[in-house]
Amino acid sequence: MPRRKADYHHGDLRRALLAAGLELLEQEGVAGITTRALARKLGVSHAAPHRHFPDRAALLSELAAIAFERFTAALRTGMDKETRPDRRLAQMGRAYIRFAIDRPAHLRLMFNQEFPSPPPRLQQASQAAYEVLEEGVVAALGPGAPGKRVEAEVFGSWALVHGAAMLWIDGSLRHQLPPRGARAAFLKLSDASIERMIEGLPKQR
Amino acid sequence: MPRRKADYHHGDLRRALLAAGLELLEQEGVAGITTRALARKLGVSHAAPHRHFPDRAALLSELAAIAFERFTAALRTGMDKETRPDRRLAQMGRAYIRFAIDRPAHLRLMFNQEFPSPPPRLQQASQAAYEVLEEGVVAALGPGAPGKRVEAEVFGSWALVHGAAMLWIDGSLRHQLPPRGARAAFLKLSDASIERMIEGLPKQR
DNA sequence: TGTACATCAGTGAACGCGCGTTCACTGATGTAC
DNA sequence: TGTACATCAGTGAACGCGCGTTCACTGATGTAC
Repeated sequence: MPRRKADYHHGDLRRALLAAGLELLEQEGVAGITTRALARKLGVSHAAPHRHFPDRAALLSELAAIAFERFTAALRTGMDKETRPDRRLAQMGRAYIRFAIDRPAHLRLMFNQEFPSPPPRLQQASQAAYEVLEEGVVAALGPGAPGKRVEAEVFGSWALVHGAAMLWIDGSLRHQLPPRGARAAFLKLSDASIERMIEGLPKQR
Repeated sequence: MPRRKADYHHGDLRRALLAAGLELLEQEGVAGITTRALARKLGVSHAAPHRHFPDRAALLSELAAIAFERFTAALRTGMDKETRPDRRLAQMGRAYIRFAIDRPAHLRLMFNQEFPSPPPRLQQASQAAYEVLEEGVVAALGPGAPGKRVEAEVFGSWALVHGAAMLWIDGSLRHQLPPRGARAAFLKLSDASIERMIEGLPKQR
């Protein structure tokens, strides 16, 4: 039987750290993720995490990569509810918004963090998310669309859903939405904006 | 002559703290604004700031309020370059983007910060910014527009410019823009998106 | 005009906090013979 | 199969860091008489 590192002491501390980190992320925010807090949460000495991550930044960027991977998966799952390219793009936008509502701190970690030189996995994960978005717009525009047009539409749709998501996460809409049913009102507004955006695309049959 | 508190020792430490805070904000980011750092910057003991602000949160929220006031002024200045309501709205959007480029940390402090119970000045300042945006959209839509329509258009245009601004600030466009002239390319894309948004509004003469 | 007093902005020492990181160590597990 | 050894995940004490905050104080300024 091949030797499995996972079987040494804790079992699989590295994996446990990442899982606990993603939980703690949504509970306490990015700043709440400290190597010591994670060690406490897992009942392990506070120096133990350093066996698996050289420093806190390495841990955070690994978490960000996983967050991006979850995000990309959510976008794909959303898209796959439909078959027509323009409807697929709309569903991707809806999935973007819903991910932001469900996992706000994930989005914050992904976008709002400074990673001076992101490790390959993070760079790849964020690039993959972008490519899903881009492919969705390209498909909705159809094969004839010129590159400049594609670029502009990718930018515009990304900015729209990202802005809506961020305004929600940051609570900036707090005073503009009804206190009861804020979430529902927000979803309605977002969905309507997405539909308007889709309508603005050139028709292609 | 009326007694002026400003003339005691430092001169006007409260005002100086706010001014230094806004400078430090753009140099070091929100996390860099500590009472001790500000005291060092002003050549004053590290306990001195507490004479003017009960705690760090009070200082930060005051800075956020000033940031919002600058932001509102920038939006107004942008708008006032034009007279036609739809052009005024476009200029406001452009001003939003340019403010984000010029003072990214201001925007981060304004939107990205948690103020559990914002003091009146901050609440008023952020509300004022929103009202400028809302008025701009209302004017561009014309007097006949129903409330629901107005609400949807305010949301959509805010989300669009805010999203573009945030993507830029967070560096998320780094890999999608040319390394040379990224700023110019970003402005071009933003401006085009704003024009598309304006074109989507119902015509009114 | 001069003096005694009150005010209060700024001082500097001190406290406790949680953090990241290092280090020699321990002991459980896997491996070689 | 059994024993000696190597590996290395996790330990726990320790270090230094900057931070916010408190406190009795000092001394410059303004005010009252």
